[in-house]
Amino acid sequence: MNPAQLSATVVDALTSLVDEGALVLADGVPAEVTVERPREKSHGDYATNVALKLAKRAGVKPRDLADLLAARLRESEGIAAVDVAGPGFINVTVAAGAQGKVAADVVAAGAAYGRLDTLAGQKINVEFISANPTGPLHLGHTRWAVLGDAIGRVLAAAGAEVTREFYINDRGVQMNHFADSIIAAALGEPTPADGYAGEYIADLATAVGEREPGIFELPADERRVAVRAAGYAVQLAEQQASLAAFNTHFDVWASEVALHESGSVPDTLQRLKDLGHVYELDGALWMRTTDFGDDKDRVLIKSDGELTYFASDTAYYLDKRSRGFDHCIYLLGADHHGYVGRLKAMAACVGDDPTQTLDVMIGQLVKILQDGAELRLSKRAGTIVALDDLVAAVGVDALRYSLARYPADSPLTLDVAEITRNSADNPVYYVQYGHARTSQLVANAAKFGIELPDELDGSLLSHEREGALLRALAEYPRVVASAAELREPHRIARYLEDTVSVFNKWYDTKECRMLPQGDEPVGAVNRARLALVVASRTVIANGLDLLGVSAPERM
RNA sequence: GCGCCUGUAGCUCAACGGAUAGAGCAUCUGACUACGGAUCAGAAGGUUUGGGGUUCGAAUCCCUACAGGCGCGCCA
Repeated sequence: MNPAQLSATVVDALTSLVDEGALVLADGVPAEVTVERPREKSHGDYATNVALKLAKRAGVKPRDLADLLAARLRESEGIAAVDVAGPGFINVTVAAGAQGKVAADVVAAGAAYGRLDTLAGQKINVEFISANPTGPLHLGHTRWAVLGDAIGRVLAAAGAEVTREFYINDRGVQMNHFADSIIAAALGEPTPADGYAGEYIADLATAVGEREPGIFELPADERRVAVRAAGYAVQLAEQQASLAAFNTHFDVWASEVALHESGSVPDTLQRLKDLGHVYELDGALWMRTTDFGDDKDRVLIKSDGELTYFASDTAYYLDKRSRGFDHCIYLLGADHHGYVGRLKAMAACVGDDPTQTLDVMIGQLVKILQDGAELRLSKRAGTIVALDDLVAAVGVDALRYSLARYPADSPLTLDVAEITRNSADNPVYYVQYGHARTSQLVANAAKFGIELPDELDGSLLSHEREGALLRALAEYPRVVASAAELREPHRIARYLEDTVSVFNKWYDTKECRMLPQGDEPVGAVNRARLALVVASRTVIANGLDLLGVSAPERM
């Protein structure tokens, strides 16, 4: 008996009550009801607030409805006890045999346990990071790398067809500033105004010179174009290597330049004209985003004839839509939240319903402390906390996990000294240790000749701590579903921490040893407990995978 | 000035509108003849920034005050 099954049982009970005329519900019987795992043991294995929710619609008191429903649930299979408590909560205690079945279900499903079809048929594009190729990826990108990647994994687990995409801002004047900065460094000249500083520029100059000898001796105009292309190639490759090393993978690297070369920008402008949402003023071309709630209209073509970044954005959005994405998710930092309004208005201007097709997630910025002072990022000034440096100091798993366990809209402060020096205290190791421990238990079971049971007798897992562990394991698919629906992968991390804690408590219980003690022969209990261990290991491994964190066999 | 986000234990943060607000770190006390102690058991720590409101029930929703972060270009 898992929460989903209990929900279905409650719905059946409600339906039968309505059919018999014992209950009248204004808007019919709901498709599912809320089932929780109560904190308090005395509240049973599962609790539902359905009577409180439906009392008004049924026109009866919550307690009366709860009593009516409880009586019906007591007759259901797999339920040992039903109590009504407080204002009308229904607390359910599941029969031990029905509960134990969960372990067999998880073992049978294996890596597929927690893979759902709640988002089946949805084609979703997740765009994140989308940094300029003018410098290394840094702290400011790290959070989106982790969250974007994890959101992609979670959505895919929920059944969606996911494409992870990185938009390369490789067009515009900043690319020229970039080239000029590299040239200046190569020639030993000071950084130009509006240029990029920092040691990495000198390194780039060296790399570009080695890649294309003589490039800095070209005539000035030729040289700028050549250095721009070479610096871009080197820098982009470095970003891609950094992300690959950070276990963050993209399906599509979309170039802004390529978007323009494909001619989709003029097509986009024409479409906007056809739909009547552009106009000319003061020699510029504007999109009337105020028609759809934006603060002000936005320029597409400046009076000097140059296209704006926003024009590219619009073309890019249409490009995604033309590739068949029903849903476009954008992860943006809080410093770009001013973009939300115009993106939504833009989608409306091209004829979409932004509430259906566009989902802009705004993440708060990570603040990083070192020696009690905040490190300030500035690419122009050359003060950068590089992603590679963070990974080197903290490790891929610890860095990913410590960013993945917080929701995006929570402002976050990380202390460098804390996450490096005290890394053994990081919750990631607690969870990973849970996986290592279960893995070693499985190995030990093999040495003792304990095999998984063909038919698991759930009633053998009747200890209170076994019940708690089974309930935790049974909850996993619902955690995945909510993480996908809310785009909140941190729910997976928190769930894993809780589940490993429940596992450790079980493991620590003398009466629940998996291996036979002393001269005991291997029996059905040992096999049943092995199933529980394998199920636990499966859930931990599956959950860590959704976060892009490794699940080690030993540590 | 306007807009978005945030305010929860000493610190970093959780908590589909649910029951006595939870973890980790730090502090204190226990359990090592251990299926791997990177663990477990326990203590202490809170007027969920203040004030109103909505309802069976509010950290959560609404209003308001205060505090912090970020943003308000024919920049990219």
